[in-house]
Amino acid sequence: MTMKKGKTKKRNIESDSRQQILDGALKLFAHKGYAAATVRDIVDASGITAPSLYYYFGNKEGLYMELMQTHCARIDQALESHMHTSSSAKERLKDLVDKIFLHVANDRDFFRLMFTIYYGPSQGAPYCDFISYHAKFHAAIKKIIEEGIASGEFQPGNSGHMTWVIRGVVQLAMEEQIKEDRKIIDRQGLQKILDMLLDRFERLPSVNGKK
Amino acid sequence: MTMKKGKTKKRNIESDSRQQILDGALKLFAHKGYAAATVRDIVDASGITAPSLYYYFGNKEGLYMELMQTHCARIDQALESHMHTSSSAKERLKDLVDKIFLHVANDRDFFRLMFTIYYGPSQGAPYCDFISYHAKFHAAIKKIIEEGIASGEFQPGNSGHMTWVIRGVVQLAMEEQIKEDRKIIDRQGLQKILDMLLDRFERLPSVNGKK
DNA sequence: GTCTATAAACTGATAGAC
DNA sequence: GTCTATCAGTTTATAGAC
Repeated sequence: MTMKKGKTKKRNIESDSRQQILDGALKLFAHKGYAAATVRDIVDASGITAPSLYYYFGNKEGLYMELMQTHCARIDQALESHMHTSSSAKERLKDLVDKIFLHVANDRDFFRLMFTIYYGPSQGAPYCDFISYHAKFHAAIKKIIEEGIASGEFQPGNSGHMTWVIRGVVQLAMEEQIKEDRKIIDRQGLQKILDMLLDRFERLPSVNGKK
Repeated sequence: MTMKKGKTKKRNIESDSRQQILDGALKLFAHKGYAAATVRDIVDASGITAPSLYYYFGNKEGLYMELMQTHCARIDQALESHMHTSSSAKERLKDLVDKIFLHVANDRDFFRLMFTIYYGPSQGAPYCDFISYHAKFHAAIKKIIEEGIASGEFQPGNSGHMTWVIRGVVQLAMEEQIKEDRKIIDRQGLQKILDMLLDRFERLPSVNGKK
């Protein structure tokens, strides 16, 4: 309250206590779960004490909500700013998927947390709406597929079903990426699988294909 | 200890307290998470008191582990006892997937819990090895695909990639099935998507296909 | 086996000094 | 802003009567 954004006195440079709490909390929420990650855990991991956490975020829920809002905004950004090139539907699909996958790989802890709360138990965490992001991603894929069908690039067919197939592959790749132990499938692997799959969707297979 | 399996005296028939605890616990673990579902929650939902829970299961972890072991054994059973018919690879794949999907749909709470602990935070729950089930399912799919390629039913190609695609669709269908709100994709829907997908894998498309 | 009563540890949260 | 000290409520778990 007294000073606004001057240099910190004692803390080692550039690392706001605030940010340290956010970092430690995300890691712990993602690996132990919202309920199992206690404020004690968080403040110990962040190298500060409980009152600082409550000073910045009000309570545990406030801390959680701020984490969600920050990272959700980044998803929005990534989903908005895709596709400027006017290449083939196949390339646009691969580009979109790659962008999202990279995003997940670079923010694994958040997506781990998001996925488990979206698909699983609430863990006592305050409600946070994730449906729109899944819907946006689904819609973006479907749109490209329908454009590909309209242009003759893809065989005619049920675009909804095709969308589910694409989303399925991506979902599985994301979830394997999110797991802490072994990442069975990586960025290139996912692209190769998409190549194979989209080749099967193309109009005249194995004529100009490179396979 | 005194009597072994005689009729219960006071409890309403056929509902062992033990089983009621298991039922209530699974529901709560699946919807609130292991850590957030307290012993109090469980005993309240089961209509018994805490000491009975500890009498039967030792502690919260023991209760959880027994739940896991029981339901995991059922997965084993389902995975072992598939495929007796010697029909086409496509039909065998659809049959396997249908069997598993039905299994998930009939034991939603358990799979909800299993999936989120496998892919997400531990929630403070004792470790339970789920990898083998995922591996078995993956291997079973891959085996059928390779047989289909060998017999000429499927186009030659990377069986590993094809397996990932199948698993992706199934994974997404399962997870949507597990969510409590809207089940977007059902049993028939999954089968239709598999039809579309496997048609694309077949050797000569659109000749004898039923579209 | 099932209960009442209660212990012992933990959890989210705050008061108040600096 | 950050700390020490601490509280009130909760959570896991048990002792002991019936």
